[in-house]
Amino acid sequence: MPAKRTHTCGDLRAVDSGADVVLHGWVHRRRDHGGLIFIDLRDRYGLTQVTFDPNRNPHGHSTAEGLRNEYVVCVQGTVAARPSGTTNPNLATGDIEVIATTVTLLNAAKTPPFYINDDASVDESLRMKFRYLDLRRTAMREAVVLRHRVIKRMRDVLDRQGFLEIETPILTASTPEGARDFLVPARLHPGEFYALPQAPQQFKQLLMVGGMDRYFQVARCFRDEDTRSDRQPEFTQLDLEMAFVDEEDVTGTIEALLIECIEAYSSKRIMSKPFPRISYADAMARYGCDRPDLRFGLELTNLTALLGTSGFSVFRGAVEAGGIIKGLVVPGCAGWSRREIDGLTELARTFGAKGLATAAWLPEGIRSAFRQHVGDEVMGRLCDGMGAHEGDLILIVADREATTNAVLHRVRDHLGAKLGLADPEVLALCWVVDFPLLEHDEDRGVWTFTHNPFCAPKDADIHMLDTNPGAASSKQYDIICNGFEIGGGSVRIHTRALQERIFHLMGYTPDQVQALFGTMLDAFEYGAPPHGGIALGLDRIIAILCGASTIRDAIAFPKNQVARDLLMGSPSQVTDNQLAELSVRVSLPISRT
RNA sequence: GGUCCCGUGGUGCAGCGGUCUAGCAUACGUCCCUGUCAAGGAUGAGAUCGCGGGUUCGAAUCCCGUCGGGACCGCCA
Repeated sequence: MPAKRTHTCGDLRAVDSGADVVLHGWVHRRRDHGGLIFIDLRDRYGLTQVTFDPNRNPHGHSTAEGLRNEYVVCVQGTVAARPSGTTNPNLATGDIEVIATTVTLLNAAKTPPFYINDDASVDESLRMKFRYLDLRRTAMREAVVLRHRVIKRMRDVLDRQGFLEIETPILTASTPEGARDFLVPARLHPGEFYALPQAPQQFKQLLMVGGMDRYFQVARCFRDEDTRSDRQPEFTQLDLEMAFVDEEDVTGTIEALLIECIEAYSSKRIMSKPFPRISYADAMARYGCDRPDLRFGLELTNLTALLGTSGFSVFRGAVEAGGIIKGLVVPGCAGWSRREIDGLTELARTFGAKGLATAAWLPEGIRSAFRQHVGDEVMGRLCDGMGAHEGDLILIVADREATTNAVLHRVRDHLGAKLGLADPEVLALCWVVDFPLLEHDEDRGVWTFTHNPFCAPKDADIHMLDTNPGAASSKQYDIICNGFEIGGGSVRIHTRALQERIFHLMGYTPDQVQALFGTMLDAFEYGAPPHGGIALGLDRIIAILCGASTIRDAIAFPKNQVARDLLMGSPSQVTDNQLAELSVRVSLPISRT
């Protein structure tokens, strides 16, 4: 048995000089001078230089000659201050080294398939396949540690405030609407299935009815939809619900929680505290989306009135078809090449625009394809109205309202990154509020919820449910950080009558409502307290805090873009016996020829 | 379901119709070297360019298909 570890590789300092220590770890790097050999020994706490001198310790030196990267060793030795001039200020332990007296090889290692002692980029599928090696690298280790610390702090903060952490089932019932469910066949009940929870929504509301008036959970959620760089089939939420509260109680709790966690564990600067509150309508008007990146301006201007009756058929046609015209000013970019403009136009097309109208304010005047159609007088008012100056580039989209907003939103985000306006060291957190409660589903001819069906309408708007449901606002709030939705919640409906009215608007029959939501509606009849809550996307929050471009870098064992786990090889086929036990028969789609 | 990008020694890149008998860096092997910390020096091995088909006198390079990976649209209460 090798000696017990006395210190980690991040512990030792000059004051420890003279101490006999035992370190365990991986060989991070070996520098062999023929005589002296230096080993940087690594564990998750840091690096410590171990020195092997052939004159003082011939046996240890010869062992060290055989060491290679990623070998696992136990080193016994004496801490010594490094000779002057040989300290390493880049290393926390750089003032000392361990003079080895005994080194024991605990395990050899094959040459790794990619660099572990280097931050160079590596093909992600290779990292996934060897995730246990990737986790040894600095970026993943720091993300995993940060994730632990943030979640730990969240638990502590909530515990201090009287919240109870309560687990809810992973095997539960399929719920309609929302995302596609992951299903689990129920062996004991052939032909029936559990569903994995998309969120613990109904459970947490039932906990409120059950008197657990402050609940939270670090909850795994499952949604069987296509992945994105910020979406995984399974992901983690900080799920939370409170009784006897209004919107301010929930948002205030979360705001304090986030500020504490960010300021404790991130060097990034929060742009403004308290977090600004922006109405949904305002966000759509100024940024074209309900999750604006507030780190930079480039705000949108509505040009429908100015250009809608102009002589330019593209503008007039869009407005006559019920659409809108909006634009934004790109400061100092009038000189952009045709190629750069084409790139933007291509981007706009990706999001459904037919084109992008541009006007470049050059020293010799305004160069624009539509200038002659709208006239110089309108052109002047356009520049004034948008606050443009000489040297600026104006971008305009005329289309259906949804398309115009979507396109300009993406163009704006693209420009924010391209022009370096989106400071990666800044966290622009904000709340988006005053969402519409319902939106009309054109295909099915019914109203559908914008957030979830349990979200309460604003008290003042309840009377509109019968007359003009689309105008009613809800008690929903989303929290946005740098253009990412990192959480959302609402004050809920807590009476059967109001909840039934909402379901009725959504086109459910009373029988359907009872079958799908009967449990919760019944519960509401037994003294349900007013309540509200929120869920934070922890993976996204961690990814933002560690500067990762995908949440996969914030998850120890993520799935790839087609929802495969390249490490464990899931999903995978199962045996006929397993299927038979579950009363499941596989019927593969007919493959294309 | 769709669009786009990528696929060259272990890793990261270059090459984009003949000069490629495929280049560079690093890793790896061997040797030298007592204060390095991305140690240094010498030397060696290692890829028929994801796969299949086509165009061409000639393909890593062009085209089509396919597989794998990624970004996005749809989807994601």
